[in-house]
Amino acid sequence: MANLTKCINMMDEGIGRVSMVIPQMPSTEARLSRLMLMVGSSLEEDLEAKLKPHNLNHSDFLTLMILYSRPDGHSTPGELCEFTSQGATNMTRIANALVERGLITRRAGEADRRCVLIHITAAGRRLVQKILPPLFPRIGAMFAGFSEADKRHLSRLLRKLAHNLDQLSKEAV
Amino acid sequence: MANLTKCINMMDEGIGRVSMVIPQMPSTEARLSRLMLMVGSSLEEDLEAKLKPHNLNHSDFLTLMILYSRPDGHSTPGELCEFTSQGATNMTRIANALVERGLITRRAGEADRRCVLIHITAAGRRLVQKILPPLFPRIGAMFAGFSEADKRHLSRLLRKLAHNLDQLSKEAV
DNA sequence: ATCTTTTAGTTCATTGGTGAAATGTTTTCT
DNA sequence: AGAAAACATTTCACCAATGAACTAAAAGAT
Repeated sequence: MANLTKCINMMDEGIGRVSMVIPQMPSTEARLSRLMLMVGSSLEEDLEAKLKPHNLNHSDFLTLMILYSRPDGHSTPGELCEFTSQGATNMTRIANALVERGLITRRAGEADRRCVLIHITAAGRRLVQKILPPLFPRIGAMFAGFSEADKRHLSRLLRKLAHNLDQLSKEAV
Repeated sequence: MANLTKCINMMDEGIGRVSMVIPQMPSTEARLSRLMLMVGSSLEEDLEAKLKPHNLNHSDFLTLMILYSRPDGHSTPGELCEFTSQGATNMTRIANALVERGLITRRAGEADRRCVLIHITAAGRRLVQKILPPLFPRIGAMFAGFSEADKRHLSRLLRKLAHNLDQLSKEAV
């Protein structure tokens, strides 16, 4: 991404001009959603860049992190699909790659033999513990100048937005 | 994406547990950046779905919108790359496709003959005007329950975050 | 108890975006 | 005038993601 601020400026001007032509446009909200999109994809790009040296992409990392963060370090492909918003096909591929690297193991479920149980290995845990700490300074710096109240507000507003999005997709059935 | 709220809950619990094991983690900020990522990609997914019926993806749409929002409806590949954060290769491909569909035209620049001038056509404008209005209700609904102050805050905080990200990538040279 | 439907996961073929390198122009610098 | 830089395109190789078809197991229906 070039310069986020520059992109935002041009977006602001653009929306300003478009709303002259199309006055029904909810321009405040349009600005907000473009902001979300721009900052979100910049964050994503950023993260991907940090993960690349470890030969992981965002989906791989998320998968690993979910397993890592589980009390007993396991899950199933279906559940992982749900939380990573990946298709089943893709999850199979991701799991294959992680098994290949010895970061997870796969075995048949006991209760329900259709399910596959995916466990994070010791090596997987070690990798997570190696990747995370170098990320911290940057995560901190991203929110430089944010007061505690700012962070609370941002959290609240993002969660509210998420809630609205859920409502909308429920209605759209 | 499954259910955003459900994903957020599990993220919250996950970060809670991880921060027990790795206490140096800035967990508030980590939560915020995951929230941004999740909500951002949900918005993106959403938009892509709305664009699909018109055979456009996000990049195509952005390209078209930038041209549409310009006072004189034109730009160059280089500039479009910058604002859409696409590589030159991809922009060439996008432009090819849009030219193919008669939504833009491409011709040599006059002042600087290395540049290519990309113009939006009347058909391109018509398509934008056809796509946008149906998007409005949803954009409005996304921010249902947001007070004017909420929107101002969100805007301010996102811009601040964007500013910090710019600083970080400048330093990282 | 058997037959059907549903659920979970995998396989395979394909699409679509991405990155690197080479090319052809045009402009800028010296 | 000649060297270097900038702009765009083309080609090629590649990887991630998707869709359709398939297998196996469990749940539900008759």
